[in-house]
Amino acid sequence: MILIDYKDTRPIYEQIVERYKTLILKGALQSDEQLPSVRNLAMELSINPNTIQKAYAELERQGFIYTVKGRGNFVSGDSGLVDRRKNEYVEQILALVREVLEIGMSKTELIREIEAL
Amino acid sequence: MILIDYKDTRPIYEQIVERYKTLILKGALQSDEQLPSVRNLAMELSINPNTIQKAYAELERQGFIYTVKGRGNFVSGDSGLVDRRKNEYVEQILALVREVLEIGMSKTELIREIEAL
DNA sequence: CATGTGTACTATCAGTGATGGTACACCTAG
DNA sequence: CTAGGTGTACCATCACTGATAGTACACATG
Repeated sequence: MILIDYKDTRPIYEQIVERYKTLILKGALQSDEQLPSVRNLAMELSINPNTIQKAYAELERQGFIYTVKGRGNFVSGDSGLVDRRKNEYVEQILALVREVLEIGMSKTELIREIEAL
Repeated sequence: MILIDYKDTRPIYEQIVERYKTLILKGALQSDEQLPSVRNLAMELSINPNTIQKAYAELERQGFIYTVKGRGNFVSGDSGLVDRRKNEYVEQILALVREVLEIGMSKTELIREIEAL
């Protein structure tokens, strides 16, 4: 479910955050489904529990999961997540598109590339 | 010409690299035009010469400038730069597009957003 | 030669990601 | 109630990286 890429320059906790965000947004994890415990996931990935803790805290801060002390971490049921995330993506994409247009790429060529996906 | 954003999380040398890449690709700097000397730019930006040195070394490594020892750094005349850079942008954009499509955004809506730019 | 250029070092500092370890509070199953 | 699993909060330490400070040297130009 979760894999760490040590060649990735991003910190481990950030990779975990991104991975869970993706899993949740794609619907691979159901609402209120329980995540591995801090200690279990740390064992499984052979990393420190504090690193998992940091990742989970960030996921909670962003509304992707919620925490019940003494019980565990669970997938949030917030339905607005997907829409908010879509907007983030669109903003990122548009920013890149603006830059590539500025160095002379044509909008139609770019759209053709996207159509071809 | 060059501005440092201390709120930016990226390191200073990286901001300088990106800034010059953009200036060169947009044609704001002519081929063989001389860049500020390591010491001058460091003074102007109130940062350490070593940081500028690091940025210039990276720009040279990527082929955006060339160095003549004892004379200075100059804008490269490599005409393939723009095309290579375009491809980099397209790859980045397509990667993001794939992700946003996976969470349920429609391709036509996305294209509409790009058209609207 | 003097000056301005790039280059190469070394040492040091600060911030951050990650680890290791301890301790405590909470919940649930038995 | 107790034991064991859960999250949480610390603290100390280490490694890496970005940045600074300073020195020294080689090269090019006037």
